[in-house]
Amino acid sequence: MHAYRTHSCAGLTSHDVGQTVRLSGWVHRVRDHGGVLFIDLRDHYGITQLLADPDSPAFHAAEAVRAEWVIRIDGEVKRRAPELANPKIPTGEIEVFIRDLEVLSAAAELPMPVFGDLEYPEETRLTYRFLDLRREALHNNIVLRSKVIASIRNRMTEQGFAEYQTPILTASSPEGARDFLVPSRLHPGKVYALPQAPQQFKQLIMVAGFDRYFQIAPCFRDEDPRADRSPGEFYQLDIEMSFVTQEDVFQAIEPVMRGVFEEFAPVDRHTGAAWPVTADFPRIAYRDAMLWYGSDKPDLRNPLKMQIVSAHFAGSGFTIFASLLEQDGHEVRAIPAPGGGSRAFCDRMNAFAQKEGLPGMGYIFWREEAGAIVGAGPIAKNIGPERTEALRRQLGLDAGDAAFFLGGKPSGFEAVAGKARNEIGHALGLTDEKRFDFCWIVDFPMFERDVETGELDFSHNPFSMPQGGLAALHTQDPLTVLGYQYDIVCNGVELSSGAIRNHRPEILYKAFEIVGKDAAFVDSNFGGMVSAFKFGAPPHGGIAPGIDRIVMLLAGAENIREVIMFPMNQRAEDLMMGAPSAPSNAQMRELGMRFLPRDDG
RNA sequence: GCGGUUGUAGCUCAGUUGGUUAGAGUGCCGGCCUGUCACGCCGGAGGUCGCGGGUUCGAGCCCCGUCAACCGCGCCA
Repeated sequence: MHAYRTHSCAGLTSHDVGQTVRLSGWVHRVRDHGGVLFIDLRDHYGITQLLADPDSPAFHAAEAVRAEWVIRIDGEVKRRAPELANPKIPTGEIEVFIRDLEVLSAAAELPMPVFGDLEYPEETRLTYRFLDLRREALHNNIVLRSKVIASIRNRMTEQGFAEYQTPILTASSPEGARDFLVPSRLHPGKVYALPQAPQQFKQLIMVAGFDRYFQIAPCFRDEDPRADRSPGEFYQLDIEMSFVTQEDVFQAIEPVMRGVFEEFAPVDRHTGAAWPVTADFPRIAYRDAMLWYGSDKPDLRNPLKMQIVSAHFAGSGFTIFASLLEQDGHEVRAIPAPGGGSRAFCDRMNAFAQKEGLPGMGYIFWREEAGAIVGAGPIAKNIGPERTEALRRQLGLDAGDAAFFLGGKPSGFEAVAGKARNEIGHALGLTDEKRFDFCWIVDFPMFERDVETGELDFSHNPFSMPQGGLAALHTQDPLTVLGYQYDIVCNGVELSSGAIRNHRPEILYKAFEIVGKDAAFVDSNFGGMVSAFKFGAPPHGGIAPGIDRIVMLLAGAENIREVIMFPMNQRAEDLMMGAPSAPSNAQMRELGMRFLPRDDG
């Protein structure tokens, strides 16, 4: 017999009744009735109920065990009487009568119980991560993550991609974040950087002729975290392809993403159906996304679309908007709210806008009066029934519906409008939560003007190919130049950006020139890649969806720590391992380093 | 760096208008219990109310400061 087990704690069924078996695992729960006691024994695979009574030579040993002790037992599989079966667990038809029990490892009083599904503070959970990981919800998330990654690898390989590793100790890559630096012992005074992404390497892999690359790639960025952004490190499904257009990239990635999401979609407990996944990912221009959804990562589960309604307010009796519209570049946009046609709801949304820092959000709501549909509220009163009716017709609304209005420079209210759209969708039950709605956001502008300095800068990745190529950079107003740059978005979560790369040195130099960086700057910062482009670079492009965010969506997790085995806390500390920590004097001497007091201003 | 929320028993939390000895559940320790599966019953131990200062006859509660955790902004694909 095996030293520890003949079966797992999920492995026994009524077919095994009468067998003598050996099990090992953690004591999940003890129920001691004096003359008979039950132990729920747990391992990675499941839970089996053990029992002992005074007839068992192991009875006294069984009375002594406590939660989370690790034990090995030998015993006999017994069928439970039908009225004693537990339908909640797969092994609920049997139990194991303990004949021998060995304590493999005792456990002290727990700082955090494993049994039960209470919420515990992050600090406790992170300090005792190994206990938290024993708990069912987190354990399942991590298993899901493993399966998702395995599935992605298979799907990528099936699509003709091959996985290649890129260096971890490297030089800074052309992303915009702060680098983690690693001092070099062999080169005192010099440092390596951990990759923010394998960006330059994957492009070099294309120049080297490998055609289709992917990697489950660790990425490092020294920036402050968010609930959906891990401090310091995270994983991307890094992808790059040669001889492709933007559409080719979409065609390659869509089946992988759709396939993974369909494979691991949660199942609706009421209907028994898996959450549906977008069949064909819509392509939405950046400008349209901002207009319709107030965001470049729209949640398309929400059907609401905003519209421009300036014409109805120009010269109207609603003087706030009428005078706004006399200024250049100002607009009035409407968020339709089907079913939101009550004073209470409109006031609530107005309060929401004020909480978000706007002076307020005007509204009209429509109701039926004497067989006619009549607009109500202060705006309707000011602009009169004709304009109110024209608005209703444009927005396709009816009695019982409402619309909210925001005016000014779109850049000033778009973000709040987007939040209000989300809020309205949820509050009115218009957003169907139980699905995965994907889209591509395309046609991002190459350049933007910095609001503070007034200078031009890249709005996204500087290594994207401008639409129209070199000619566009020479002839167009830079602010009108679009890039072959795209995002993939699911349920309002930006999973990734990607781009067709700028593989032509002369276009690259020109793009940098527009933001005031000369050729010497390009050569000294991105020399490895640019010089490679001078020796025959294929047109190429790619994308890098975040693994952690994919798993978050599939697991329904609100926080990225729920899908990472050993995450750091919000201050980028590992409470369990005690990282970061002070280096020893010997280490510092070897590196020729000394810490100076930091001037934090 | 800034803003918000939180901090009371090992753990999860309650604690009234500032008023006697700070409570509950759970866990832990002891006792009872032969069919539980969140077992049940009886008893016990367990507290620097995050920390420091202040106001007050009196502070878990009010004020000031500070520390920590989380969430958000800045930052960041």
